[in-house]
Amino acid sequence: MARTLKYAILGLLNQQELTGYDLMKTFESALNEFWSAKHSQIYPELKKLDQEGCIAYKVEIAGSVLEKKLYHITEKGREEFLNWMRSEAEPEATPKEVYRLKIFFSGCLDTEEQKSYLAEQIEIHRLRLEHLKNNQKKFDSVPADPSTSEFGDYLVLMGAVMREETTIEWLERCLEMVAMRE
Amino acid sequence: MARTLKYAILGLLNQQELTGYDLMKTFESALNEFWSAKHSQIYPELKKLDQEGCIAYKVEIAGSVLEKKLYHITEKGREEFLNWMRSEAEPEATPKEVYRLKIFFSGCLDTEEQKSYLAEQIEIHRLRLEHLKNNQKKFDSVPADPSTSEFGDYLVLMGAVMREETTIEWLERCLEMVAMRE
DNA sequence: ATTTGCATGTAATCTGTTACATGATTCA
DNA sequence: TGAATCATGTAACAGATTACATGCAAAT
Repeated sequence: MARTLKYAILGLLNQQELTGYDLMKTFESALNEFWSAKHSQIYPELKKLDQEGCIAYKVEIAGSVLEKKLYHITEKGREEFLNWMRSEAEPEATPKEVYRLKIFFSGCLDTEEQKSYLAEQIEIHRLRLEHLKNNQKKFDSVPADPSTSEFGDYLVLMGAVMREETTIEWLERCLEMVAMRE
Repeated sequence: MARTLKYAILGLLNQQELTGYDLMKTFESALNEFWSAKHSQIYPELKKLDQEGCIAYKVEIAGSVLEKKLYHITEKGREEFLNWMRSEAEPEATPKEVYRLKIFFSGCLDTEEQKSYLAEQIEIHRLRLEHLKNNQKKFDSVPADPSTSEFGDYLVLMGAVMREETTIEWLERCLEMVAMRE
């Protein structure tokens, strides 16, 4: 079906009205672990969705002059979003990750270089994991109601933590295996 | 540094000489779990790498007429490839996965719909895992020498298996949590 | 003979990033 | 008053997919 950014924006506007800037911030924080978009992609998409009649906006004044566009979803937009949500689950191409590619080729480096690259990657993913676990702290309990947006937040954060933990475990095993035969 | 396809191709040609078609097949099989490219991207890139002096080719005749270009890496290409391999590990943007986005938004669906979407995803990832484990069978033992390409093969396949196992575990936990409160 | 796979390319389109560009508001 | 953040946009380029286009070779 594609047009994923469209549905990501519709999904967020389905929860509450937001400005382009708010959307950008959301992509930088909450969704960052599985989707992202820069403001240079968001603003044109908002324009397009407005033209398609999927969203609309009202202008608000911040301070005395600054105009901001507060977008909300329309009936048409909600319909298209739900239609997308209900479309069948499909296998996706496995995401591209440069560090796995480098590990794939790492045989051409000497053992010391292999080890130091793996160690650097472990450090990177440890930091990411720490950051994710910090985010998890804001949930003092597991959200009870699956129909709230906090519930979705919680699920994907849990998924991201599990993913990082496994990545680290994998990298550590790689390191062990390389070190074993030096 | 970017230009990842360039280095992916150089890395493969560093192991052995290949045609564009061979590269395409490799991207469909071995590398598929962490990198991919269509032939329409590969052929122009080969042309470019040839012009840059990173690779060169000789024409071979298959059958009586069919010409194929057998590419090999040049000294310049090898140098640039190793330079890339040795460049510092950097944090990457987390890869985009549509199914995580849908799960993030799943609160707007009713419990039955949430459950069936999760069940479909579990099935997809179970199939993928099975396929990966089948691939693993070709290694009757763990490759001993970290300087061979089989060793890299083995490592990334192990990583892909671990990733799928964790994904399934996550999806199952999501399903449980949704089912618990219905 | 027909189908599948081998083999190579281009064109159009879509998606995404980096850079360019501007200006107001808020907080220290 | 200066820096950080809020706020919105466009242009140029890079990366990737889908569709268009062709033809040989091998196996059934």
